Amino acid sequence: MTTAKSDTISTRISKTLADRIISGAIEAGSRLRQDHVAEEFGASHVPVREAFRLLESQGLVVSEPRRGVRVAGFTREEVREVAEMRASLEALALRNAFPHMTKAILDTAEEANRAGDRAPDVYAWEEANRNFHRIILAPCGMPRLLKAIDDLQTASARFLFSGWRAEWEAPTDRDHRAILDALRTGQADMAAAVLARHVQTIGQKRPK
Amino acid sequence: MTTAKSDTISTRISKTLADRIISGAIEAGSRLRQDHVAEEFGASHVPVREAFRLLESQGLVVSEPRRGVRVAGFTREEVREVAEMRASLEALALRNAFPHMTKAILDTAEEANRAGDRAPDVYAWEEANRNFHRIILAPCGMPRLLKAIDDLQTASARFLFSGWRAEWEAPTDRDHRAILDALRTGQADMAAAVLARHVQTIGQKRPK
DNA sequence: ATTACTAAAATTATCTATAATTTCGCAGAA
DNA sequence: TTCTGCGAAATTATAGATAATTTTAGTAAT
Repeated sequence: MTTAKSDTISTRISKTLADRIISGAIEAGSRLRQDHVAEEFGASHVPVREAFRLLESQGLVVSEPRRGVRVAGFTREEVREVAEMRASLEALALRNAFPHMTKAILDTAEEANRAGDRAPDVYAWEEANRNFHRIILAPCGMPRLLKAIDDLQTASARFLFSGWRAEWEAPTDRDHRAILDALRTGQADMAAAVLARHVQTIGQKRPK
Repeated sequence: MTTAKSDTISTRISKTLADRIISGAIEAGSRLRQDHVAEEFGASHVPVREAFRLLESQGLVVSEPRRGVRVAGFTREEVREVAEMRASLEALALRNAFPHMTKAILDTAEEANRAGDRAPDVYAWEEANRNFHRIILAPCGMPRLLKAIDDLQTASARFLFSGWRAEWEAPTDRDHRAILDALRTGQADMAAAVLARHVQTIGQKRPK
Protein backbone atom coordinates (compact mmCIF):
# COMPACT_ATOMS: atom_id res chain seq x y z
CA MET A 1 0.00 0.00 0.00
CA THR A 2 2.54 2.56 1.10
CA THR A 3 4.94 2.82 -1.80
CA ALA A 4 7.82 3.46 0.60
CA LYS A 5 10.79 5.41 -0.66
CA SER A 6 11.68 4.16 -4.09
CA ASP A 7 14.48 6.12 -5.60
CA THR A 8 13.83 6.05 -9.30
CA ILE A 9 10.82 7.63 -10.99
CA SER A 10 10.03 4.48 -12.96
CA THR A 11 9.51 2.42 -9.84
CA ARG A 12 7.34 5.09 -8.28
CA ILE A 13 5.15 5.21 -11.37
CA SER A 14 5.14 1.45 -11.56
CA LYS A 15 3.98 1.02 -7.99
CA THR A 16 1.22 3.59 -8.32
CA LEU A 17 -0.07 1.99 -11.48
CA ALA A 18 0.20 -1.45 -9.91
CA ASP A 19 -1.95 -0.32 -7.00
CA ARG A 20 -4.56 1.00 -9.40
CA ILE A 21 -4.63 -2.17 -11.44
CA ILE A 22 -4.81 -4.40 -8.39
CA SER A 23 -7.55 -2.37 -6.75
CA GLY A 24 -9.51 -2.34 -9.97
CA ALA A 25 -9.33 1.44 -10.41
CA ILE A 26 -8.10 0.76 -13.94
CA GLU A 27 -10.11 -2.00 -15.48
CA ALA A 28 -8.81 -4.98 -17.36
CA GLY A 29 -8.19 -4.48 -21.05
CA SER A 30 -7.90 -0.72 -20.99
CA ARG A 31 -4.97 0.86 -22.75
CA LEU A 32 -2.25 2.75 -20.92
CA ARG A 33 -0.89 5.59 -23.02
CA GLN A 34 2.62 6.62 -22.16
CA ASP A 35 2.18 10.31 -22.88
CA HIS A 36 -0.89 10.59 -20.70
CA VAL A 37 0.74 8.73 -17.84
CA ALA A 38 3.88 10.82 -18.23
CA GLU A 39 1.89 14.03 -18.08
CA GLU A 40 -0.01 12.89 -15.00
CA PHE A 41 3.20 12.16 -13.14
CA GLY A 42 4.95 15.23 -14.42
CA ALA A 43 7.64 13.13 -16.04
CA SER A 44 8.81 12.34 -19.53
CA HIS A 45 7.76 9.10 -21.15
CA VAL A 46 11.10 7.35 -20.85
CA PRO A 47 10.61 6.37 -17.19
CA VAL A 48 7.00 5.56 -18.02
CA ARG A 49 8.12 3.01 -20.58
CA GLU A 50 10.38 1.42 -18.01
CA ALA A 51 7.53 1.31 -15.53
CA PHE A 52 5.49 -0.51 -18.17
CA ARG A 53 8.22 -3.11 -18.48
CA LEU A 54 8.18 -3.63 -14.74
CA LEU A 55 4.44 -4.15 -14.75
CA GLU A 56 4.77 -6.50 -17.68
CA SER A 57 7.20 -8.69 -15.79
CA GLN A 58 4.68 -8.93 -12.97
CA GLY A 59 2.00 -9.96 -15.40
CA LEU A 60 -0.16 -6.92 -14.72
CA VAL A 61 -0.05 -5.57 -18.26
CA VAL A 62 0.59 -7.08 -21.66
CA SER A 63 2.61 -5.26 -24.26
CA GLU A 64 2.49 -5.59 -28.01
CA PRO A 65 5.44 -4.27 -30.01
CA ARG A 66 4.25 -1.06 -31.62
CA ARG A 67 0.77 -1.03 -30.22
CA GLY A 68 1.28 -0.09 -26.62
CA VAL A 69 0.36 -1.82 -23.40
CA ARG A 70 -2.99 -2.71 -21.94
CA VAL A 71 -4.04 -3.97 -18.54
CA ALA A 72 -3.93 -7.75 -18.49
CA GLY A 73 -7.30 -9.41 -18.42
CA PHE A 74 -7.99 -12.35 -16.24
CA THR A 75 -10.25 -15.10 -17.31
CA ARG A 76 -11.35 -17.97 -15.14
CA GLU A 77 -8.54 -19.97 -16.71
CA GLU A 78 -5.87 -17.45 -15.78
CA VAL A 79 -7.10 -17.24 -12.21
CA ARG A 80 -6.93 -20.99 -11.89
CA GLU A 81 -3.45 -20.96 -13.41
CA VAL A 82 -2.19 -18.44 -10.88
CA ALA A 83 -3.77 -20.37 -8.03
CA GLU A 84 -2.12 -23.62 -9.09
CA MET A 85 1.26 -21.98 -9.50
CA ARG A 86 0.94 -20.42 -6.08
CA ALA A 87 -0.05 -23.70 -4.51
CA SER A 88 2.91 -25.44 -6.05
CA LEU A 89 5.49 -22.79 -5.23
CA GLU A 90 4.25 -21.91 -1.76
CA ALA A 91 4.33 -25.57 -0.78
CA LEU A 92 7.89 -25.77 -2.05
CA ALA A 93 8.85 -22.65 -0.12
CA LEU A 94 7.25 -23.90 3.07
CA ARG A 95 9.04 -27.24 2.92
CA ASN A 96 12.32 -25.36 2.57
CA ALA A 97 11.43 -22.87 5.26
CA PHE A 98 10.56 -25.58 7.74
CA PRO A 99 14.09 -26.38 8.95
CA HIS A 100 14.64 -22.71 9.76
CA MET A 101 11.35 -22.17 11.53
CA THR A 102 11.50 -20.75 15.04
CA LYS A 103 8.93 -20.11 17.70
CA ALA A 104 9.37 -16.37 17.24
CA ILE A 105 8.48 -16.63 13.56
CA LEU A 106 5.40 -18.69 14.28
CA ASP A 107 4.29 -16.20 16.90
CA THR A 108 4.69 -13.34 14.44
CA ALA A 109 2.66 -15.29 11.92
CA GLU A 110 -0.05 -15.84 14.48
CA GLU A 111 -0.16 -12.13 15.16
CA ALA A 112 -0.58 -11.42 11.42
CA ASN A 113 -3.39 -13.91 11.43
CA ARG A 114 -5.13 -12.11 14.26
CA ALA A 115 -4.71 -8.82 12.40
CA GLY A 116 -6.64 -10.43 9.58
CA ASP A 117 -9.47 -11.29 11.94
CA ARG A 118 -9.69 -7.68 13.02
CA ALA A 119 -9.54 -6.31 9.46
CA PRO A 120 -12.34 -3.83 8.77
CA ASP A 121 -12.32 -4.22 4.99
CA VAL A 122 -11.06 -6.49 2.27
CA TYR A 123 -7.99 -4.37 1.65
CA ALA A 124 -6.79 -4.61 5.22
CA TRP A 125 -7.58 -8.29 5.23
CA GLU A 126 -5.56 -8.86 2.07
CA GLU A 127 -2.56 -7.11 3.56
CA ALA A 128 -2.70 -9.24 6.71
CA ASN A 129 -3.18 -12.38 4.67
CA ARG A 130 -0.22 -11.56 2.48
CA ASN A 131 1.88 -10.88 5.55
CA PHE A 132 0.98 -14.23 7.05
CA HIS A 133 2.12 -16.06 3.93
CA ARG A 134 5.28 -13.99 3.66
CA ILE A 135 6.24 -14.56 7.26
CA ILE A 136 6.03 -18.34 7.17
CA LEU A 137 7.70 -18.61 3.73
CA ALA A 138 10.54 -16.11 4.08
CA PRO A 139 12.78 -18.43 6.17
CA CYS A 140 13.31 -20.62 3.10
CA GLY A 141 15.91 -18.06 2.03
CA MET A 142 15.23 -18.50 -1.68
CA PRO A 143 14.94 -14.99 -3.13
CA ARG A 144 13.95 -15.95 -6.64
CA LEU A 145 11.21 -18.21 -5.36
CA LEU A 146 9.92 -15.56 -2.98
CA LYS A 147 9.82 -12.97 -5.74
CA ALA A 148 7.84 -15.31 -7.97
CA ILE A 149 5.38 -16.02 -5.16
CA ASP A 150 5.02 -12.33 -4.48
CA ASP A 151 4.05 -11.61 -8.08
CA LEU A 152 1.52 -14.43 -7.99
CA GLN A 153 0.08 -13.10 -4.75
CA THR A 154 -0.36 -9.73 -6.44
CA ALA A 155 -2.28 -11.37 -9.24
CA SER A 156 -4.42 -13.18 -6.67
CA ALA A 157 -5.14 -9.95 -4.84
CA ARG A 158 -6.34 -8.45 -8.07
CA PHE A 159 -8.77 -11.29 -8.37
CA LEU A 160 -9.87 -10.88 -4.78
CA PHE A 161 -10.60 -7.18 -5.19
CA SER A 162 -12.41 -7.62 -8.46
CA GLY A 163 -15.63 -8.49 -6.71
CA TRP A 164 -15.72 -12.02 -8.02
CA ARG A 165 -15.61 -12.99 -4.42
CA ALA A 166 -18.33 -11.21 -2.53
CA GLU A 167 -17.07 -11.68 0.99
CA TRP A 168 -13.72 -12.90 2.31
CA GLU A 169 -14.98 -15.75 4.34
CA ALA A 170 -13.63 -17.30 7.52
CA PRO A 171 -12.38 -20.72 6.34
CA THR A 172 -9.11 -19.16 5.24
CA ASP A 173 -8.28 -18.25 8.80
CA ARG A 174 -9.04 -21.79 9.89
CA ASP A 175 -6.57 -22.97 7.29
CA HIS A 176 -3.97 -20.56 8.61
CA ARG A 177 -4.36 -21.99 12.10
CA ALA A 178 -4.13 -25.53 10.78
CA ILE A 179 -0.87 -24.62 9.04
CA LEU A 180 0.56 -23.09 12.21
CA ASP A 181 -0.47 -26.13 14.23
CA ALA A 182 1.19 -28.49 11.79
CA LEU A 183 4.37 -26.40 11.85
CA ARG A 184 4.38 -26.31 15.64
CA THR A 185 4.08 -30.08 15.85
CA GLY A 186 6.80 -30.66 13.29
CA GLN A 187 4.57 -31.95 10.50
CA ALA A 188 6.22 -30.24 7.54
CA ASP A 189 4.52 -32.22 4.80
CA MET A 190 1.13 -31.79 6.43
CA ALA A 191 1.66 -28.04 6.65
CA ALA A 192 2.71 -27.86 2.99
CA ALA A 193 -0.31 -29.91 1.92
CA VAL A 194 -2.75 -27.73 3.81
CA LEU A 195 -1.11 -24.61 2.42
CA ALA A 196 -1.35 -25.89 -1.15
CA ARG A 197 -5.02 -26.78 -0.77
CA HIS A 198 -5.67 -23.48 0.97
CA VAL A 199 -4.19 -21.43 -1.83
CA GLN A 200 -6.06 -23.35 -4.49
CA THR A 201 -9.43 -22.65 -2.93
CA ILE A 202 -8.83 -18.98 -3.70
CA GLY A 203 -9.18 -19.72 -7.38
CA GLN A 204 -12.39 -21.65 -6.98
CA LYS A 205 -14.75 -19.24 -5.30
CA ARG A 206 -17.52 -17.43 -7.12
CA PRO A 207 -17.12 -18.31 -10.77
CA LYS A 208 -18.70 -14.93 -11.58
CA MET B 1 19.98 -19.36 -30.64
CA THR B 2 18.54 -17.75 -33.74
CA THR B 3 17.06 -14.51 -32.49
CA ALA B 4 14.34 -14.70 -35.13
CA LYS B 5 12.70 -11.50 -36.28
CA SER B 6 12.08 -9.32 -33.27
CA ASP B 7 10.65 -5.99 -34.21
CA THR B 8 11.93 -3.66 -31.55
CA ILE B 9 15.55 -2.79 -30.96
CA SER B 10 15.31 -3.45 -27.22
CA THR B 11 14.29 -7.05 -27.75
CA ARG B 12 17.03 -7.61 -30.29
CA ILE B 13 19.62 -6.27 -27.87
CA SER B 14 18.08 -8.23 -25.05
CA LYS B 15 18.24 -11.52 -26.93
CA THR B 16 21.81 -11.02 -28.01
CA LEU B 17 22.92 -10.19 -24.49
CA ALA B 18 20.92 -13.12 -23.13
CA ASP B 19 22.76 -15.48 -25.49
CA ARG B 20 26.08 -14.12 -24.31
CA ILE B 21 25.21 -14.45 -20.65
CA ILE B 22 23.84 -17.96 -21.07
CA SER B 23 26.80 -19.15 -23.09
CA GLY B 24 29.18 -17.64 -20.58
CA ALA B 25 30.71 -15.16 -23.02
CA ILE B 26 30.01 -12.50 -20.42
CA GLU B 27 30.92 -13.77 -17.01
CA ALA B 28 28.88 -13.57 -13.86
CA GLY B 29 29.26 -10.38 -11.86
CA SER B 30 30.58 -8.21 -14.65
CA ARG B 31 28.97 -4.83 -15.14
CA LEU B 32 27.00 -3.96 -18.24
CA ARG B 33 27.40 -0.30 -19.11
CA GLN B 34 24.57 1.14 -21.13
CA ASP B 35 26.67 3.52 -23.19
CA HIS B 36 29.07 0.80 -24.24
CA VAL B 37 26.30 -1.59 -25.17
CA ALA B 38 24.48 1.19 -27.01
CA GLU B 39 27.57 2.03 -29.00
CA GLU B 40 28.17 -1.60 -29.92
CA PHE B 41 24.63 -1.98 -31.27
CA GLY B 42 24.66 1.41 -32.95
CA ALA B 43 21.74 2.54 -30.84
CA SER B 44 21.11 5.05 -28.12
CA HIS B 45 20.96 3.95 -24.53
CA VAL B 46 17.21 4.24 -24.15
CA PRO B 47 16.44 0.89 -25.79
CA VAL B 48 19.44 -0.53 -23.97
CA ARG B 49 17.86 0.35 -20.66
CA GLU B 50 14.68 -1.41 -21.69
CA ALA B 51 16.68 -4.45 -22.73
CA PHE B 52 18.24 -4.46 -19.25
CA ARG B 53 14.78 -4.52 -17.71
CA LEU B 54 13.88 -7.49 -19.87
CA LEU B 55 16.97 -9.37 -18.76
CA GLU B 56 16.26 -8.44 -15.18
CA SER B 57 12.81 -9.99 -15.35
CA GLN B 58 14.41 -13.21 -16.59
CA GLY B 59 16.83 -13.15 -13.70
CA LEU B 60 19.89 -12.88 -15.92
CA VAL B 61 21.04 -9.53 -14.53
CA VAL B 62 20.49 -7.70 -11.29
CA SER B 63 19.96 -3.98 -11.22
CA GLU B 64 20.67 -1.54 -8.43
CA PRO B 65 18.94 1.87 -8.56
CA ARG B 66 21.63 4.30 -9.55
CA ARG B 67 24.47 1.87 -9.85
CA GLY B 68 23.75 0.05 -13.05
CA VAL B 69 23.24 -3.59 -13.83
CA ARG B 70 25.56 -6.56 -13.54
CA VAL B 71 25.31 -10.13 -14.72
CA ALA B 72 23.60 -12.23 -12.07
CA GLY B 73 25.91 -14.57 -10.28
CA PHE B 74 24.90 -18.08 -9.51
CA THR B 75 25.99 -19.76 -6.39
CA ARG B 76 25.36 -23.38 -5.57
CA GLU B 77 22.33 -22.16 -3.60
CA GLU B 78 20.84 -20.33 -6.53
CA VAL B 79 21.33 -23.28 -8.85
CA ARG B 80 19.56 -25.52 -6.40
CA GLU B 81 16.78 -22.99 -6.07
CA VAL B 82 16.20 -22.86 -9.81
CA ALA B 83 16.26 -26.65 -10.02
CA GLU B 84 13.66 -27.00 -7.29
CA MET B 85 11.41 -24.39 -8.83
CA ARG B 86 11.68 -26.12 -12.19
CA ALA B 87 10.91 -29.49 -10.66
CA SER B 88 7.84 -28.12 -8.96
CA LEU B 89 6.49 -26.17 -11.91
CA GLU B 90 7.30 -28.70 -14.62
CA ALA B 91 5.53 -31.40 -12.64
CA LEU B 92 2.51 -29.12 -12.36
CA ALA B 93 2.59 -28.38 -16.08
CA LEU B 94 2.89 -32.03 -16.99
CA ARG B 95 -0.06 -33.03 -14.84
CA ASN B 96 -2.13 -30.37 -16.59
CA ALA B 97 -0.82 -31.32 -20.02
CA PHE B 98 -1.64 -34.98 -19.53
CA PRO B 99 -5.35 -34.84 -20.44
CA HIS B 100 -4.46 -33.15 -23.74
CA MET B 101 -1.64 -35.48 -24.65
CA THR B 102 -1.84 -37.17 -28.06
CA LYS B 103 0.22 -39.81 -29.77
CA ALA B 104 1.45 -37.22 -32.26
CA ILE B 105 2.82 -35.08 -29.46
CA LEU B 106 4.58 -38.00 -27.85
CA ASP B 107 6.11 -38.97 -31.18
CA THR B 108 7.41 -35.45 -31.68
CA ALA B 109 8.89 -35.55 -28.20
CA GLU B 110 10.58 -38.83 -28.97
CA GLU B 111 12.08 -37.30 -32.09
CA ALA B 112 13.45 -34.39 -30.02
CA ASN B 113 14.94 -36.94 -27.68
CA ARG B 114 16.72 -38.72 -30.54
CA ALA B 115 18.03 -35.37 -31.74
CA GLY B 116 19.61 -35.02 -28.33
CA ASP B 117 21.33 -38.36 -28.71
CA ARG B 118 22.83 -37.24 -32.01
CA ALA B 119 23.93 -33.84 -30.65
CA PRO B 120 27.58 -33.11 -31.46
CA ASP B 121 28.13 -30.61 -28.66
CA VAL B 122 26.56 -29.39 -25.46
CA TYR B 123 24.83 -26.47 -27.17
CA ALA B 124 22.97 -28.69 -29.61
CA TRP B 125 22.15 -31.08 -26.80
CA GLU B 126 20.72 -28.28 -24.69
CA GLU B 127 18.50 -27.14 -27.53
CA ALA B 128 17.15 -30.65 -28.06
CA ASN B 129 16.65 -31.11 -24.34
CA ARG B 130 14.78 -27.85 -24.04
CA ASN B 131 12.60 -28.83 -27.00
CA PHE B 132 11.74 -32.13 -25.38
CA HIS B 133 10.55 -30.44 -22.24
CA ARG B 134 8.65 -27.78 -24.14
CA ILE B 135 6.86 -30.31 -26.32
CA ILE B 136 5.50 -32.41 -23.49
CA LEU B 137 4.56 -29.40 -21.33
CA ALA B 138 3.01 -27.07 -23.93
CA PRO B 139 -0.35 -28.94 -24.07
CA CYS B 140 -1.15 -27.71 -20.55
CA GLY B 141 -2.19 -24.46 -22.19
CA MET B 142 -1.07 -22.29 -19.26
CA PRO B 143 0.93 -19.42 -20.77
CA ARG B 144 2.07 -17.82 -17.54
CA LEU B 145 3.33 -21.14 -16.25
CA LEU B 146 5.11 -21.92 -19.49
CA LYS B 147 6.80 -18.53 -19.49
CA ALA B 148 8.03 -19.05 -15.94
CA ILE B 149 9.38 -22.49 -16.82
CA ASP B 150 11.08 -21.07 -19.87
CA ASP B 151 12.94 -18.49 -17.80
CA LEU B 152 14.01 -21.17 -15.34
CA GLN B 153 15.24 -23.37 -18.18
CA THR B 154 17.33 -20.46 -19.39
CA ALA B 155 18.91 -20.17 -15.98
CA SER B 156 19.56 -23.91 -15.98
CA ALA B 157 21.19 -23.73 -19.39
CA ARG B 158 23.50 -21.06 -18.06
CA PHE B 159 24.54 -23.44 -15.36
CA LEU B 160 25.01 -26.27 -17.85
CA PHE B 161 27.29 -24.22 -20.09
CA SER B 162 29.32 -22.86 -17.24
CA GLY B 163 31.50 -25.90 -17.13
CA TRP B 164 30.38 -26.96 -13.70
CA ARG B 165 29.20 -30.04 -15.42
CA ALA B 166 32.03 -31.51 -17.45
CA GLU B 167 30.06 -33.79 -19.73
CA TRP B 168 26.33 -34.07 -20.37
CA GLU B 169 25.86 -37.64 -19.41
CA ALA B 170 23.40 -40.24 -20.65
CA PRO B 171 21.08 -40.74 -17.64
CA THR B 172 19.03 -37.75 -18.66
CA ASP B 173 18.00 -39.48 -21.85
CA ARG B 174 16.98 -42.54 -19.88
CA ASP B 175 14.79 -40.28 -17.78
CA HIS B 176 13.23 -38.84 -20.90
CA ARG B 177 12.32 -42.29 -22.11
CA ALA B 178 10.87 -43.22 -18.74
CA ILE B 179 8.70 -40.12 -18.87
CA LEU B 180 7.46 -40.96 -22.35
CA ASP B 181 6.72 -44.54 -21.31
CA ALA B 182 4.74 -43.39 -18.30
CA LEU B 183 2.76 -40.97 -20.46
CA ARG B 184 2.06 -43.63 -23.07
CA THR B 185 0.73 -46.03 -20.42
CA GLY B 186 -1.44 -43.35 -18.84
CA GLN B 187 0.53 -42.98 -15.61
CA ALA B 188 0.34 -39.23 -15.21
CA ASP B 189 1.55 -39.06 -11.62
CA MET B 190 4.44 -41.39 -12.36
CA ALA B 191 5.48 -39.23 -15.30
CA ALA B 192 5.31 -36.07 -13.21
CA ALA B 193 7.33 -37.69 -10.42
CA VAL B 194 10.07 -38.85 -12.78
CA LEU B 195 10.15 -35.43 -14.42
CA ALA B 196 10.51 -33.68 -11.08
CA ARG B 197 13.33 -35.93 -9.97
CA HIS B 198 14.95 -35.64 -13.39
CA VAL B 199 15.02 -31.86 -13.29
CA GLN B 200 16.40 -31.80 -9.78
CA THR B 201 19.41 -33.92 -10.70
CA ILE B 202 20.51 -31.07 -12.92
CA GLY B 203 21.21 -28.99 -9.88
CA GLN B 204 23.21 -31.67 -8.14
CA LYS B 205 26.01 -32.52 -10.56
CA ARG B 206 29.54 -31.34 -10.13
CA PRO B 207 29.50 -29.04 -7.13
CA LYS B 208 32.44 -27.18 -8.67
C1' DA C 1 -26.20 0.35 -45.92
C1' DT C 2 -21.66 -1.49 -46.21
C1' DT C 3 -17.08 -1.78 -47.66
C1' DA C 4 -12.70 0.19 -49.19
C1' DC C 5 -9.54 3.78 -49.50
C1' DT C 6 -7.06 8.00 -48.12
C1' DA C 7 -5.50 11.59 -45.17
C1' DA C 8 -5.05 13.46 -40.62
C1' DA C 9 -4.33 12.71 -35.81
C1' DA C 10 -2.60 10.20 -32.18
C1' DT C 11 0.77 7.19 -30.35
C1' DT C 12 4.89 4.46 -30.01
C1' DA C 13 9.90 4.02 -30.49
C1' DT C 14 14.13 6.08 -30.87
C1' DC C 15 17.79 9.69 -30.77
C1' DT C 16 20.35 13.63 -28.88
C1' DA C 17 21.22 16.52 -25.06
C1' DT C 18 21.34 17.61 -20.09
C1' DA C 19 21.23 16.94 -15.13
C1' DA C 20 22.32 14.17 -11.18
C1' DT C 21 24.81 10.54 -9.03
C1' DT C 22 28.45 7.40 -8.39
C1' DT C 23 33.07 5.68 -8.96
C1' DC C 24 37.96 6.19 -8.98
C1' DG C 25 42.31 8.07 -8.15
C1' DC C 26 45.20 10.96 -5.71
C1' DA C 27 46.79 13.98 -2.14
C1' DG C 28 47.44 14.60 2.67
C1' DA C 29 47.16 13.31 7.56
C1' DA C 30 47.38 9.87 11.37
C1' DT D 1 51.50 2.06 5.60
C1' DT D 2 46.63 2.89 5.97
C1' DC D 3 42.77 5.73 6.26
C1' DT D 4 40.11 9.97 4.97
C1' DG D 5 38.45 13.55 2.05
C1' DC D 6 38.28 16.08 -2.19
C1' DG D 7 37.79 16.54 -7.25
C1' DA D 8 37.66 14.82 -11.92
C1' DA D 9 35.90 11.33 -14.92
C1' DA D 10 32.58 8.04 -15.90
C1' DT D 11 27.98 6.49 -15.68
C1' DT D 12 23.09 6.48 -14.79
C1' DA D 13 18.57 8.76 -15.13
C1' DT D 14 15.59 11.96 -17.15
C1' DA D 15 14.03 15.52 -20.46
C1' DG D 16 12.99 17.31 -24.97
C1' DA D 17 12.81 16.56 -29.90
C1' DT D 18 12.20 13.62 -34.10
C1' DA D 19 11.00 9.67 -36.99
C1' DA D 20 8.01 5.85 -37.88
C1' DT D 21 3.89 3.34 -37.15
C1' DT D 22 -0.82 2.69 -35.95
C1' DT D 23 -5.39 4.28 -35.24
C1' DT D 24 -9.25 7.10 -36.48
C1' DA D 25 -12.33 9.55 -39.24
C1' DG D 26 -14.24 10.89 -43.31
C1' DT D 27 -15.33 10.17 -48.15
C1' DA D 28 -16.29 7.73 -52.19
C1' DA D 29 -17.68 3.55 -54.50
C1' DT D 30 -20.32 -0.79 -54.74
